[in-house]
Parts: sequence; C-alpha cells; structure tokens
Amino acid sequence: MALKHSRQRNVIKDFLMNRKDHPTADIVYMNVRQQYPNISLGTVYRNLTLLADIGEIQRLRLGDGVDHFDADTSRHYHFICNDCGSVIDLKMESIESITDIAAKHFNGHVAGHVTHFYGSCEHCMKENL
Amino acid sequence: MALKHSRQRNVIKDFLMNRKDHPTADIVYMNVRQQYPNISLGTVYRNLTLLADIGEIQRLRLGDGVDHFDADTSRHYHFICNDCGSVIDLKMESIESITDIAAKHFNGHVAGHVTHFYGSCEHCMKENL
DNA sequence: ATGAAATCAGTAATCATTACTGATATCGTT
DNA sequence: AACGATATCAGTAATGATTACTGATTTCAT
Repeated sequence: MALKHSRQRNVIKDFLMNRKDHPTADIVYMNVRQQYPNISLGTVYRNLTLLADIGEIQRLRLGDGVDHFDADTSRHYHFICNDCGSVIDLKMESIESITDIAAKHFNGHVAGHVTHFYGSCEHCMKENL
Repeated sequence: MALKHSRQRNVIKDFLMNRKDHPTADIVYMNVRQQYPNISLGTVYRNLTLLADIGEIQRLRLGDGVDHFDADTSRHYHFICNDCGSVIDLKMESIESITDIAAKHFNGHVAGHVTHFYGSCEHCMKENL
C-alpha cells in the first residue's frame, strides 16, 4: 500500500503548517474548501488521520470533545483557555521527569504522559475585568 | 431548583464508590440495571453529569473518546494501559509544581493542569512476552 | 393531603468521526 | 504514450457517545 501523491493531502498539510493555532478537522475543512471547493469532509478526516499516523502532524486530544491538529510534531505543551477555548503553544522547560516520578511506584511500564494546562488566556483576562 | 433526593442517583453513586476502576457511563448503566432494572441510560448520564457538577464525583477525559467517572474526588493521577485500556490509580508525589513552570513564561492565568500517564500495565506486560 | 418542581423512562436528536461505494487520479511498467 | 493496478477521492450513509425532549412519576415543603 505505497503512499501516492495527493493534491488534497498537500493542501491540508500546507494549511496546517501556516497556522499557529491548532484547528479542528471542521475548521481545516472550512478553510481548505476556499482553495479547493469540492473537497469533502471525509477526505479531510482521512488525511488528517493518515498524516498523524505517519508522524507528519500531531493529533491533540484536549478533552473538549473535538480533536485538534498541529503541524509542529516536536514535543511541546499546550494551554487551553477555559473562556474562549483557544489553544496556545507553551514555551517551557522540559517536564519529562514526571514520567519517571510516575514510574517509581508502578508495576508496569510507563511509556509517557499527556499533559496540558488550562486557565484564562491574556486576551480573556483583559476582557473579564 | 433545590436538589431532591433520588433513589437512582444514590444507586449510581453507591456503585461508583465501590469500584476501584473508573467505569464509563455505559458500564455504570449495565451494572446498575441489575439492581434497578428499569433505569434508563439517559438517567445515568444526567446523574453522572449532575454529580460531577456538584463535585461528588470526578469526570475523567482520558483521550479514548469515552468519559470515565471516579468517586475519588481527591487530586490524583491515572495510568491508562495502551493494550487493554484499563485505568489505574497512581500513587505518587505531587507534581503540582508543573503548573508554576508553565505559568512562568505565559501571559495569562494558568489555573491548573491535566495529566495522565500511559504505557503497559503489569498484566499486559506479562501477557505480551 | 396537596401542589409546585425535580426527576424519571423512553425516545428522538445532535455531533464528531468513520465506513462504504462507485468514480477518479497516480505512477510504475510496458 | 497508453495500460493497469491500486491509492485516493467525493458524496453519502452509518456509528457511537452524549444530550435534549416529553409526558408521567416522585419528592418534599407547606
């Protein structure tokens, strides 16, 4: 099942690479449609899943019931605003050591961790005065 | 809208308090049905949501697409087995300080974090030899 | 005992995502 | 350059978890 080139897949990946936020499949669909009007939602979902499977993008499950996607595949953390729902990259030092902390008293193999932070973003803090 | 006593809500909470794992709404439904045969799935969902809202139980979003529920409302962490999907409580020292680490370089308010760990549980490790 | 309001059982609706289908695009081989 | 195997597509139907609706029942302060 060798991978074949696909114009749709390229458009989707290009779109994702030019976003600093972390769009959902539906947002990708609505935007990509403007350059590629008859693309279908199923194609967007299929390609996002494929790209995530081969490691070219990252699928983020942030607990809001919708998957988000990120073209930055490096290990980094996210902040989710409780007020506006926006997802923001966090620049911070490594906290990989928490995996070791968890492993210390666990009789199985701890392969990694999922972490994200939440609160109010700068914009919403000003808004809520 | 004062809260009224409800036999169904009590049965659901009692069931949850006697489980060490972290059942989904559907599992709660299937089990509670045996003591209370004509309870409806909607009632289970409504009460789990209500109990979580008033802080008597905890809703866990672990990224597997299904909500899990936990009668232990104290701050603690969970391990999810990639192989069998089971959810296990972790006994470990506090890692609350990662919230401060995240806050250090962020221009908003970091209220807290969501963290869980994954890998292979003891049982599945033995299984996979 | 009574009545307002919370809760219920049962069912329909919603929402994100996946699966299916017959048509189209890609690409190594001739 | 045409051929053919198959990856991919658009469009649509199906799935699965959860929520919303509705008319009946239960709770509880008066």
